[in-house]
Amino acid sequence: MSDPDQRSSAATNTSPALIKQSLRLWLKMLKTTKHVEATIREKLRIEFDTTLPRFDVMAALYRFEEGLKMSELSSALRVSNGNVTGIIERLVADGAVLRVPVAGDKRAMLVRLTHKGREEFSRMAAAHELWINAIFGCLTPDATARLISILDTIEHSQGLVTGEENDA
Amino acid sequence: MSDPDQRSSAATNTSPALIKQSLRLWLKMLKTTKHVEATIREKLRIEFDTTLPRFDVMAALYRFEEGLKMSELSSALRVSNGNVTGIIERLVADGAVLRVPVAGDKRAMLVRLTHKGREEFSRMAAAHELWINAIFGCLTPDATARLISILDTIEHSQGLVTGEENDA
DNA sequence: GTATGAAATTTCATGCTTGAATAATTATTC
DNA sequence: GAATAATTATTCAAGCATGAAATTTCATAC
Repeated sequence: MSDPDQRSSAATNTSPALIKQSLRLWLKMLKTTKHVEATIREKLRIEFDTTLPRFDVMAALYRFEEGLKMSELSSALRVSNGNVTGIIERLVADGAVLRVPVAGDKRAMLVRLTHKGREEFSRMAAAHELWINAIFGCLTPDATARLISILDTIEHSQGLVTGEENDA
Repeated sequence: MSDPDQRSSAATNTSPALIKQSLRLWLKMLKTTKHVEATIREKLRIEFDTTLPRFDVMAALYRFEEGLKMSELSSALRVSNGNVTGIIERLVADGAVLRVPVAGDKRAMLVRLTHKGREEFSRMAAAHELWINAIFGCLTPDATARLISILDTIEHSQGLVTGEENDA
């Protein structure tokens, strides 16, 4: 508990001016994030002929070398079940991902990167780091840390409680 | 030039630790933004049976009472031309939007909210403000202002130059 | 062992989003 | 004023994303 800038209670401001400021912040946040995201998408498309969803799936599978079940994957990425099915289908078709049945459970499927998939992602991740650094490197370590801290506060705001929260 | 926390040059950090920190910030930013966005989407769906893209389009049209051309709309929302066509089609079908030809230019179409559309959006906007405030109200005005400032720095970072930049 | 419910995945309908191609109109240049 | 270029909007194919329904398999209770 050492955040002098952030209220510990979930008190809701009601002053019109503060509400407008919150709205302004949200629009700014959305704009900036989408701007960065669009840049990354474009670079992935131009330089690697791939998409952000594919990149995200591969990143998760890269991390879990032993593979993930479809349901684990969708909950790790916080997307719907049916969504992952389609993305994996295309990755399998491209030889980047392998599906293996789970011993002892005929329902489940284990999904993992192929050797080709791992190598591809490795190259993409390296480039990705550079892109991100080119964008966020303009901030001082201090500003970066503070931003992370504020974002954390927002994320745990009472306005965002949904029931299930889990970090990988 | 009064941002002691933000570098004025576009120097790119190359230290591995700083790169990792930038990456961490980006992932956090993405996660928080998507979390908020998902909350808004769900509320729009449950309480107003509508979607965020529709809300965004209506917000733009609400602001420009006299109406907007399709191209103005898509550039205001920073989405593709073809995208807006589909959303407007559905809004017209629902009686929330009206299309009127532009005098003197047979190519262009002026799009504006109907009376029903204005009233609908008015109610949604009021609720939207409350939702946003419930989420971001946990920040002090100072933290909010600083966050906006840092986001601004990111947005104008050299890593994000795309060619055309324009604010409404 | 059979019924019942839970879990894992896929399928489906709908809508969003993009970039590219097309079509129609307007503006410019020779 | 005819050829050329630019603007405006739609159409199209592909992929992403959701929530709901359907399917298969597993676990539990009886």
